[in-house]
Amino acid sequence: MAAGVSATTVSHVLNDVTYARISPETRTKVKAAAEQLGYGPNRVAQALRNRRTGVLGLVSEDVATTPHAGRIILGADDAARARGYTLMLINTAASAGPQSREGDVEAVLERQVDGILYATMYHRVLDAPANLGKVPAVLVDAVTADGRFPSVVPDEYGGARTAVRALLDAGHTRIGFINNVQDVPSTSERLRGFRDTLTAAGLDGGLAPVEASSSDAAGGYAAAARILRRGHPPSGLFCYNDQMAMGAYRAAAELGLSIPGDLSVVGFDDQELVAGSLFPGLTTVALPHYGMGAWAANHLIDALEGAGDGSSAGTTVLECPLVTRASVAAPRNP
Amino acid sequence: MAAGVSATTVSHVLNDVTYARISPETRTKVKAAAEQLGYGPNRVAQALRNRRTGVLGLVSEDVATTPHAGRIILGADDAARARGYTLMLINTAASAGPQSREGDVEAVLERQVDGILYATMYHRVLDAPANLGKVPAVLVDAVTADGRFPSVVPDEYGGARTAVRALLDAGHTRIGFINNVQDVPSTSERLRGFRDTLTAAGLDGGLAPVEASSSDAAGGYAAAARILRRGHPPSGLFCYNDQMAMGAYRAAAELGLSIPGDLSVVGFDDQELVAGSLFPGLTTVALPHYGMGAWAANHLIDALEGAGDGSSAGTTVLECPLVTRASVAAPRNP
DNA sequence: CTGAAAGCGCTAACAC
DNA sequence: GTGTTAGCGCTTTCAG
Repeated sequence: MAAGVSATTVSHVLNDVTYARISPETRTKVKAAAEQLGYGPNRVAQALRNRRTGVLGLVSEDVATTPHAGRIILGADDAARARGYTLMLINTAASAGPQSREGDVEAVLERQVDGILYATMYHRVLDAPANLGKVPAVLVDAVTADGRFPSVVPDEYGGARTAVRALLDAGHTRIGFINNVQDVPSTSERLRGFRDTLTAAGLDGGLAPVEASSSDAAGGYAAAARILRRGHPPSGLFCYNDQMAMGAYRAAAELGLSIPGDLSVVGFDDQELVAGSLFPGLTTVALPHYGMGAWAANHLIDALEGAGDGSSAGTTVLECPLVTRASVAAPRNP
Repeated sequence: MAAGVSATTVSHVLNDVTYARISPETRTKVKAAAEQLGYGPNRVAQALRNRRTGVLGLVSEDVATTPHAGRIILGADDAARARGYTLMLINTAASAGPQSREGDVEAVLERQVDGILYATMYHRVLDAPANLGKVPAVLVDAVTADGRFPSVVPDEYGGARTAVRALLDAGHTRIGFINNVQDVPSTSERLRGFRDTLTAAGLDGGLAPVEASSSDAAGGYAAAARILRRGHPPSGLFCYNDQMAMGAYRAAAELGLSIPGDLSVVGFDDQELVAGSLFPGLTTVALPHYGMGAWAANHLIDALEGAGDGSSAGTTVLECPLVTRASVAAPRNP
């Protein structure tokens, strides 16, 4: 064009089309001209022609309510960008009816996204919008009852095992668990991990003290107070999440128990702002939000580019690593 | 088409084109057919034709590192969606060079976004990427030194006044401030608000105790300990942020001071997970992240649709409201 | 080795 | 009232 060549040629060199035989001189000339003019391809026109936009819709339930959202988004964005894709974001409300969530999916569908990442902000079983299947989709931090979509979730069971093992390894034999009361996968899986790990260590997991309450600081305080007031209280405490651990810290303080001297505590979630700010720093199990976001984007792109092999469905489980801070020590009287 | 009419007619009825005169019967017939076929317009093709995509690029520095990100995104998404726009999200790293941040802006520019929201995750002065001016842009939680872009930031000064007034209104006359050490707008503005409010109340703002430290729990602990160990210590404490307030809680506990009985505390940021989990709940000043996101999206769309009146530049300041919990009470000995 | 022509799905102007 | 034509910027045959 400006550089004395045709649009075709420009397209050929800029896209490194294999079957095109272009002279090296023309090649460099075109590249130079593009550089000068600050030319960049119009991805919208490309999309119309190629019937692929290179955009992934990220439909996220309640983006704002948890700090986890950011890490999922970041993981998905990094992975998508590394492969030339961009994210289009739509927030949807878990509380809103299926109607409205379907409308939210429709909004990205209209924009011709190549695929959809549907993310929830805590691990749960999801009633997927009906139109979610119109393009390839993957679920992040959720599964559907029918297993219709590939999905990625944290290894709640393994995470609980890791937490309990940290306590066991420090020498604790009396270990309690303060659990959430909500009926979500993490509640039952973490409990199961807790009991199994104790049992595997030769302790009686079935009899270990467990108290459940709401999964916030107040609930953690109440549950911890109950557990610590029992006769022969535990010297190690595994908490459903960091918020509850925060409540447990307060209960321990009120009972004159120092952490980790008199009581070792392990949390779950690794909410930086909480776990890192408590004193002493809370040893906790991290949720793999970044990893789930990245896995989901990569998996979706694989499906998109892999000629739709369909090998996709099923649930992938990502490890929850231990983040060691300062709330675990050997028990005073083992 | 399928309903026995032409594409033009379909376009006309589906877009409610004013100058088109279509018979009511045709209208309903078309709408019915569209419904049946599950027809939705292809926004990509529309975009190519109209040279407007209806997409706003949200370039966000460090999406993941703070929970504030979610609220900005949510505010922007709500506002954008209410006006028929969608967000395209790109994460960019404040730490990365200008090179890379320019590349991130380029990525959304290629996608032909109609405008850009450039958001930072804490209030700061920004060195904007050179290509940000290629489409209308607005800054969220940031300003540039040259004031080239319209921007929206929190009213740090007013927020500090609100915090101090809460303490004053409860009857405190000895009020201290623990501040951040970083050189960012919030550090100086909150200090200014603190001193001015005391002075306006007839106290000597210039002499009121101030200690600065890193803006985390450890820093808050250290600064609060210094301030509370002085002779004639304050009965009310304003903290730069909720993290520092968390540290102050610990310092108070160690000195045997109860909150709010012996010491009233006000924070800043309203990090739900921290302020709501502390005991007693922390009274704090909320940052208007949702509002900034929404304002920015609306302002950008106004500029886009308002035939580019250019009345835009300048900085808009949003109020920081007080969130009352339980950490403020009347002083014991006024 | 390079260019001309056709068409992705849509809409604005202009016929009919 | 409704249909025809042209063209948004690109890529892909297919001729030169």
